[in-house]
Amino acid sequence: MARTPPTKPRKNALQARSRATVDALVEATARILVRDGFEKTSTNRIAEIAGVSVGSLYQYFPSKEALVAAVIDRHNDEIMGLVRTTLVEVADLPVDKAVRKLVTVAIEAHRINPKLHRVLAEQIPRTGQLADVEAFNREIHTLVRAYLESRRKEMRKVDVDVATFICVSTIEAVAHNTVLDHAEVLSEKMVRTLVDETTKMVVGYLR
Amino acid sequence: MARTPPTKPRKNALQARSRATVDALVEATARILVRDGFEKTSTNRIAEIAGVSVGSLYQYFPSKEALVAAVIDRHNDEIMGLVRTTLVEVADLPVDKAVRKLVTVAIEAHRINPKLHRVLAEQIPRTGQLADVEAFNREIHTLVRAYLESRRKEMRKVDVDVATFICVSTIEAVAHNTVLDHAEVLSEKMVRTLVDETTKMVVGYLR
DNA sequence: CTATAATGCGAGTGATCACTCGCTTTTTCT
DNA sequence: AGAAAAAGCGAGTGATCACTCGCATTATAG
Repeated sequence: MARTPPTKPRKNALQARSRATVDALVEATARILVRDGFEKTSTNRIAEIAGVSVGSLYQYFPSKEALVAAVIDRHNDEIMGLVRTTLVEVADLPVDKAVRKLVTVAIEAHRINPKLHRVLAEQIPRTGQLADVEAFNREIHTLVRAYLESRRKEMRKVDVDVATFICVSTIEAVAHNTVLDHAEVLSEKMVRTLVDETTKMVVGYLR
Repeated sequence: MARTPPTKPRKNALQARSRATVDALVEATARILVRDGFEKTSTNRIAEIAGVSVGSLYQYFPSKEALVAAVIDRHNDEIMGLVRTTLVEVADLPVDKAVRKLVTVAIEAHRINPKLHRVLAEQIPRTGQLADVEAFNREIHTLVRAYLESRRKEMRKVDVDVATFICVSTIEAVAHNTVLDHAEVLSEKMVRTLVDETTKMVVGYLR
């Protein structure tokens, strides 16, 4: 039945002490993922770095996957925080201003923790439970779609779903490749150029 | 020293018999990757499916990674075949026709073996040697860049490198998401719409 | 202060799996 | 034909690692 490892906490951390343990474990997992990569990340090592025993680890996380999932969730939450905020700010702006802000925030989001982002994107086999990424994507699509819908009159006649798909894919890809390919040598000037160009393309497309 | 597993064949297959063995191993690897995913792909299993002993496997492939790398290479070669051909065909076409063909071929390329493509993209930890993907990307960029360079007069004033980066990222992302998100339920009509729209966006951007 | 619950411990276990090695069979060479 | 090289075999090995279990320590309740 349960083909993929469970992801939910076995037990809820109630006391302050145990909450600290849980935090330390998630933090340690993120650190090891960045430092050593997914392959070299073992539960014993995580516990060690967190300054906690393996036994305690398994009090709160039923599997290694659960730990990684927690790291992913934490990272996604940070990103979604940014994105949601921006989409609210953007609601009353015309398409050109809005798109520019969205492109900017996409790049910012990827720059929150580029190393972690890279490991999560490249080294973690997305299998079973770990595909919370879908929910994440769906939310972004929904939010962007709602904005585009509300700004229909400024735009040429387009299928909103198709436009959402293309815009989100494009902006995400440019941001992703910008931050990951060009690694850390990313001048502010370069970023501005890419934001300008991408904005130009997307806005040109929408109207 | 050698931190990542070697990828080169330990021995070259000379006789017809051994060439068949090598082929069977690569083919079996691909099949198991698709059927069971990366995690459940073990060398013993690969040998079994290939109808070959583990010992023989290690005659030709020094590591499990080498086998997976061979599968990736084979798949990339198929894609690059398509892409190179298309870029030759396209050399004498105006930007709008050219972009349309490129978008089309990008989607076709992803549809060669979508299931394998998905596994390679989502489940294989890209670590060390397996980053032949970079060479692959570089070639595509070079080819596209050359085309754009040659068609400069039809285009507005753009930095060719930036334009290449944005165009390739965009087209790749749309193709990737189209084939992988919308899985197998991909009507020809939908594909045409997406090709139309993406082409419109990119062409609009270039001139 | 005592009882009970919550948290923490870490040596040990069982399973998996990449890979080796000594040997046999098949092909090629002369 | 015989010798040598190439290909093939698969039981076994050693290492890794996720996870358990019985017990110790610390916190809360009564």
